[in-house]
Amino acid sequence: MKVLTKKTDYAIRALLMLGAKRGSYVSVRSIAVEQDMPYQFLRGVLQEMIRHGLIVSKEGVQGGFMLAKEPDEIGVKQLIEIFQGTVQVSECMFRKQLCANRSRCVLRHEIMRIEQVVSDEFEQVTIGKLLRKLNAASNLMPALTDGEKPDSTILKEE
Amino acid sequence: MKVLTKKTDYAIRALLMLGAKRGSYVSVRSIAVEQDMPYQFLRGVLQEMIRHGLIVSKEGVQGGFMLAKEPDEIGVKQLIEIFQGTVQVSECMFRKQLCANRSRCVLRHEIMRIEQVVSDEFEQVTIGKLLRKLNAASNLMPALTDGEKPDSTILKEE
DNA sequence: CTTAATTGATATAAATATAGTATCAGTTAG
DNA sequence: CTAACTGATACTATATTTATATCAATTAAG
Ligand code: FES
Ligand code: FES
Repeated sequence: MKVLTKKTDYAIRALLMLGAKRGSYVSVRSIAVEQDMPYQFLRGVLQEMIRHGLIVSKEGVQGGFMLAKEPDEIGVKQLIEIFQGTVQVSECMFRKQLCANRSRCVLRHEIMRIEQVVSDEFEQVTIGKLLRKLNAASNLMPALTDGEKPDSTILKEE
Repeated sequence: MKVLTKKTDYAIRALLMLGAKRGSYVSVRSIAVEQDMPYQFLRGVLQEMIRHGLIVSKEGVQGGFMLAKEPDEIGVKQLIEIFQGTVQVSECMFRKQLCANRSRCVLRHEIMRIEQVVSDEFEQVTIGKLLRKLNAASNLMPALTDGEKPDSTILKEE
């Protein structure tokens, strides 16, 4: 069971890079290269985030993307919703005769409770939070802060 | 974002029926008809549960399936794992240069924490628990307890 | 004022996962 | 013997995810 799809995964990572380089425009190409993500695919992801007002862009040479909100205002929950749709544990499980009285259905109740827990959990995780954790351990994540490229041997290149 | 697939959904509902009729063998056909699930597909789901020791079967006329464990011992988490694979929020997000030191990676840490929360949440929900809730509200779920068949017109037969 | 580096927009294809169907052989109660 | 069952497995269809490809518009820099 995979909770985050590539789009969400890429979105988070791209946002972390934008967060690490706040104030300047960062090109898709540079993100794609540094994080080893497919260029065109990533572009689509970023454009989607523009539509949702998470980032802004500037066209042309020296153009790129920049955060449009505070990192703490961007939660993973929102990203999941953008790229994977609303968190829903299941549709109505007993959609036939059993669901005559949906609003009081106990199964539905249990399901919605879990949905809430999962949802809350993801909401707490913001780009800001992740950035702070990264900074606190920046020695482990060099590529987000400078251009160093250690250990490129594990890589499968595209 | 859909957390439960059809297989898991069907599995839960089938187990609830087996739980409601404990002690006797219940045929796939009767479950499929009563719950409006595709017959052959459901068979596959039940066979998978046999392989995992959740239920037992008896062949031939009057055959069918029966729970092999206490309802409280069957958690939705296990069902998810059987039909959708282990709960994993994401693979290693930064599989390139950033992950030189995986064991201490803060992102990975955060990810695994959420995995645990989600996982725990589903583990708590057992077939037994759901059954008790159903019994407490059995008036809302007639088909699980008796043979009533209201509203059979919506059915698409195979 | 041309060029190369960029984003905007959109169409399409490839890969994978999910959902559903079909069939044949073996078992068993009646 | 037969009809109601499961065991096993191969197959098809649909949906979703992932990735690529193009062309137009914008802009900094020489
Ligand atoms: S699961 Fe549909 S109302 Fe109960
Ligand atoms: S996400 Fe891979 S080790 Fe950090």
